[in-house]
Amino acid sequence: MNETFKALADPTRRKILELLKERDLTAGEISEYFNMTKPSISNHLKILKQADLVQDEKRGQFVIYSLNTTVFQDLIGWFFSFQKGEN
Amino acid sequence: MNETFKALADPTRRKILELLKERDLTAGEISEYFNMTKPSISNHLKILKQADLVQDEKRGQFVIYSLNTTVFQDLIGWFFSFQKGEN
DNA sequence: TTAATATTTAGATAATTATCTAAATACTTA
DNA sequence: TAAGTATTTAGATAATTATCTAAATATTAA
Repeated sequence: MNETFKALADPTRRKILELLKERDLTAGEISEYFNMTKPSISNHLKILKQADLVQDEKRGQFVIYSLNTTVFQDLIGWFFSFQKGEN
Repeated sequence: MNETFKALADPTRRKILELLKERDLTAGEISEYFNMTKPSISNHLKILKQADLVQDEKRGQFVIYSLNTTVFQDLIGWFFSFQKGEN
């Protein structure tokens, strides 16, 4: 869970997640949305992947990134417990 | 929102939130749960407060901290949009 | 008013993180 | 196989962050 929260702490990474909400994208397509080098974006993608927030699939010379929605479940649960006072 | 996610990125701060889920606590009581100096905890509390995740109220020489649940609503909404594909 | 207690502020430092450039890897196509 | 394209890895650096100690502030009680 710590890795997940750390991954979410960066605005670039949250923006990437929001882009992937719309549709799957290649690493190169993602980098076009930012004023940042491809290696930097690649590093952000790596962090998101290690946090299980995204998945990747190699197709030819491209790597296609997509959301891994299962972890969002857990996060919703975590936040929900503060709302309702569960454990 | 950035301040909020940054605040949540630290495990000590998340532990503080979980303690406050049980009951309101003074700064001193909170610090007893950690192997860390009071100034360090005080700094974490300040960050949580700036992120609107907690509130504080001075009572005599004590400062009582409590959860500010309204921001958790927003967070749940943010995460929910990934689950359901809303905007 | 002095002493004790609770908390925060200030300033320093070590660790972590975001970013860059240069180079490496992997795949495709000519 | 050579050249071109997509992506990642490596290594360096500047900025941010978590933590500490020492000191300041605020409140209570003697």
